[in-house]
Amino acid sequence: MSNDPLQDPESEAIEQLERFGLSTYAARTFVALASLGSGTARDVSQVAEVPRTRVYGAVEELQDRGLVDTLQSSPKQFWAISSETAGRTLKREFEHRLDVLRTALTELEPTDRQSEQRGVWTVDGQPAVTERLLEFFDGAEERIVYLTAGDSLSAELVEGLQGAAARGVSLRLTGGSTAGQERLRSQFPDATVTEPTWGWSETRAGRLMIVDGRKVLVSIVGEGGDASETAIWSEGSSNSLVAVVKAIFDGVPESDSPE
Amino acid sequence: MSNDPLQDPESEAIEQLERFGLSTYAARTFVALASLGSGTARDVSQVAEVPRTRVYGAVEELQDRGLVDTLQSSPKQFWAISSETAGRTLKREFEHRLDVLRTALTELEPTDRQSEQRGVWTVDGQPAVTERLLEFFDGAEERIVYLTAGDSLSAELVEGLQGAAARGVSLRLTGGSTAGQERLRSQFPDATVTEPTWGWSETRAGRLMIVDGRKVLVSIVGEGGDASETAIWSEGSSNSLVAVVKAIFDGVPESDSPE
DNA sequence: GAAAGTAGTTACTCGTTTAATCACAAAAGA
DNA sequence: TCTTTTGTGATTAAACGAGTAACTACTTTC
Repeated sequence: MSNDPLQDPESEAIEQLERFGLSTYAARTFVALASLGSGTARDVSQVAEVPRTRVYGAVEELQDRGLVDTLQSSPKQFWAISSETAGRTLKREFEHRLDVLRTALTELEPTDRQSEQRGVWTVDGQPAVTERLLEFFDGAEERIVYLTAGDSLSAELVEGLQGAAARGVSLRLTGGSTAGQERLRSQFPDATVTEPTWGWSETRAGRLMIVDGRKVLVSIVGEGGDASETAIWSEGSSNSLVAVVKAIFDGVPESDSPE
Repeated sequence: MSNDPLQDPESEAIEQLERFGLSTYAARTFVALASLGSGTARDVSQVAEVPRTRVYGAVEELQDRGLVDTLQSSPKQFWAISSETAGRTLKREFEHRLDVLRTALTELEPTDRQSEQRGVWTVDGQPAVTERLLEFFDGAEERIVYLTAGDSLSAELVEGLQGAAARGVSLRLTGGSTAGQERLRSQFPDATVTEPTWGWSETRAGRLMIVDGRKVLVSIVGEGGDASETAIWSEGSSNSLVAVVKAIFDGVPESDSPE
């Protein structure tokens, strides 16, 4: 419930603008101007629930960000740039900042990011899990095993797997339903596609990945309809999680499943 | 001085991360982990100047954003994702949010954004001015006049002008120096390139634009070396600014300049 | 097995920021 | 000229976040 699915455009826009670093007054003012086209401080204060005397400050903030132009007259008139232009402006600003950040981070990143991590790590959130999977796919050299109970592979995952296949990595995939398996077979002609082994398909849709017999990731999705997903992953052949998962899912020959 | 040119990567990264919405503790923690690779709460608190007891909260924040993984053990171990992955993660998040915002704004944008604005508007900041110019270039139908004292046209402006030229819009450009004019002539073979008329080249580098004899924009850059730029623009043939600027700069035949 | 230290959680204080109100000077309209 | 509206600045109140401290549980060591 923290993430309202569909609220009215106004509140939605205001919330997003605030997360982009605008004050609430500035956000509300911009939204008001966007729907008004243009208006005076008075107009804004009426439709936006911003104290009139604070509209000026809010507009200044917006002007600094390049989101509003001002007509010098009395009363002053304010004009919001179009939504497409606003999008472009914000994007440009963001990309610049991201660039700076990336540079700085790369600079201070340690030279030896030794990849042999010990222990079992936790990742939260569906995007983060996917991100980690992609990273592992990219690092794969020989073999990827990837099982999902769900049918769908997101576009990014397909891309990652195809990239690995192109490098000569062998794939073993499992789709949930028969239809899902068919799709997989057509998308990855060289891959071994098997039907789900015991148990796995009955659990709530989660994922299981083994790369080169050294890296393992297992995820489960949270109860209820929310999109929460938690994964654990590990690295190194001597690791117990790796050993167990590998024994169960990777060691079995393609022909038959364990009893 | 508010915008430090080159500070050490650490502070730079921290500052940027904060602007992306992270708390200072979370930002510092991430930077510490990024340079450490991985570490315990204690490790972080020592190199990052974050109270040890607050590291856990900071990590949770980072974990929610998908920037850090946790090893469940005692002591807990934290691991920062690589800078490339972090960049991708943030970018994805941003683009999603931008999309939501754009949708919301478009939805509440008034149907009739009547373009005949009265009066003279002000825009602040070099990026905002450029943005406005591009918007006008995009809307041009017949003729663009664009004068700069400075030599350089940014890539986006070149693109915008070429797009207009491709639509059959006639261009009249003025470069500052002879070399600049040569460059313009090669970039825009169909355009009329003249040398700066009286006075304009002596002023501080500013810009002047006239589109279809109806829209006018004039900018001046601030004193000193800072990048501040302020522009005024106006629309509509009956407008006085438009009338004056048009008379001076647009009405003159290409052959000779007014005495 | 007891003591000392470390790890992790929670509650609370303090200060800064930001929202909101108010008081006032300047300008516009009647 | 008087009244209303506009713009600016100061002032107050609330909210948020940084920093500290207290406390429990778990590890380690003797």
